[in-house]
Amino acid sequence: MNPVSSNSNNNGAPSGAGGAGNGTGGSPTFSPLYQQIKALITQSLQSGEWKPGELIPSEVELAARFKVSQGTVRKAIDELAAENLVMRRQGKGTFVSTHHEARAHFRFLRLMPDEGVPHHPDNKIIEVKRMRAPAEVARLLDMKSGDAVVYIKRVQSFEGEPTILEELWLPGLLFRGLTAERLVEYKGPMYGLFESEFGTRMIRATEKIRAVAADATAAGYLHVLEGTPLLCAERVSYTYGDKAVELRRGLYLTTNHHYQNDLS
Amino acid sequence: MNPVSSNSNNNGAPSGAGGAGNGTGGSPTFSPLYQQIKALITQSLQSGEWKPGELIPSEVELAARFKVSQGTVRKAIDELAAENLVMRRQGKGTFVSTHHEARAHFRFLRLMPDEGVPHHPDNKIIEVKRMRAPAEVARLLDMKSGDAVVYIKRVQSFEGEPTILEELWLPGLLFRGLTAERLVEYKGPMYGLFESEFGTRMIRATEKIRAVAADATAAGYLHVLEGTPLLCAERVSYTYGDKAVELRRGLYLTTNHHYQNDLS
DNA sequence: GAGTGGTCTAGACCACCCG
DNA sequence: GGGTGGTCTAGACCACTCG
Repeated sequence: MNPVSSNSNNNGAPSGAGGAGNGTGGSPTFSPLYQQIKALITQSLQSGEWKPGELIPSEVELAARFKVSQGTVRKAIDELAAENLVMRRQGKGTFVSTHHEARAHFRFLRLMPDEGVPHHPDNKIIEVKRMRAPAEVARLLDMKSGDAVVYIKRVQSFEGEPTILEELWLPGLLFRGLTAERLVEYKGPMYGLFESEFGTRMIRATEKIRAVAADATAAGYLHVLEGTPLLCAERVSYTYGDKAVELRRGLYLTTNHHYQNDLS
Repeated sequence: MNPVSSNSNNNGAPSGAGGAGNGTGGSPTFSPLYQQIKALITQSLQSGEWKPGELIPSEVELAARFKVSQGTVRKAIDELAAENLVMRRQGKGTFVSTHHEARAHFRFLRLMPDEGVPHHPDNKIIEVKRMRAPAEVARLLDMKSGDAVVYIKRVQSFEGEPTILEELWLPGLLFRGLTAERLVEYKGPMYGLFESEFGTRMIRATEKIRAVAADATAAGYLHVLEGTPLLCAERVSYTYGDKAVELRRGLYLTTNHHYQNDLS
């Protein structure tokens, strides 16, 4: 149970966290206790011991389980909360984050209306199919070229105006039962579906954004002239363990919307 | 000296931070001790008691000055470090952040080359003038329409290729001695100049990004055809106290570069 | 009132940096 | 060796939530 195999003297007088392979010349395999606790909690999240939306054990319980002080558990959970893996609620407990909360819906959707309050987009699925991963898709998803992927194409509209044309590629192994039907009938954010139905939770993502001209196809879907400038956002999303599990290429019409970003 | 006027019993036995105007019906004027300490430290940063790049007093010193425990000062500084106002260096101390560090140069410049490592852009000042703030500029900078502003127009190039066409508006009162000459002769990031020469340090910013078509002027500066899609980033930057002190509109050529963003 | 997270303290030891 | 931030602990009290 003790998280530090080399520190068995962890009772009574504190032993601190030092002394793990820090001799002269050894590689720096040292990490603070709270980081080890954080890793253990993350494992429980990943393994599904505590599912999205559920309450995790209290800080005192976890402290007892891991045989460390509450303060150490606290610091571990602090970081997990900062990374949006869990949510703390005073008086109630700590909950596993989920994409099924109003709060989370706009965390990955940065396209905001120039005026007025953000609305949820309407979804129209254009195409869903299974295919072999092209070289570049495979590279970005850390797969082998030719591996099975699910391909999705859809258009999202705000207030009836088609605004986003999106293509997605997902690893075929992780999304076996994914069909157009399930996508169509599902209400709510797609990441919520992925989380509930396929056990894959998106944690973070990186985006590369460019300006491009609408080709004939895009122009058709978005009801604009060919050549209209569009934002092109290429996103790679990651789940636990920094594993890439989604590639997405979105074309955004920014006539009445903008991509909102905060630099801090 | 005691940060909490209503808690004078703060010695010997801890008094906690409760009890400040939390009666039934009173407005919630309560804030934790460490937040008050954080505010006090921020004031010292803003007032210039400790200047960018300088070492601030040690945690024990600050704890003594504010008559709180080191742990409380620590938590205050933790947040300041998370907000990039301050940088901790183990064994050395805590330093006021500055835009004159390699590390900070790309915090606000998110345009990255598609391949290869980021380079520092070459600067070419096109125009510097003083003018009266147009209505929209005034609104975004929280000034009155017609107030004095400094206007700057410049082009930035990577590897000789003009890539960014930028316009800036700065409050005239804060940037009195700002001339084209000083901008031209200054080497390094513009925010470094603003910080050193004008005592205005940019802390955070918000950006709204769109895709637009290059007009004749932009096309000329960026050596592209009129109508070429460009990224348009409208930035408002803030200094201490969430005061808006810069409006910037950049047009980015994204042929060989992209705007990099991390969603987390 | 019991349980949860949130704050505050005091003291110990560690890793790092410098003279 | 002495100073700095970084970690860990133990114990107290507070604010919040719910039955």
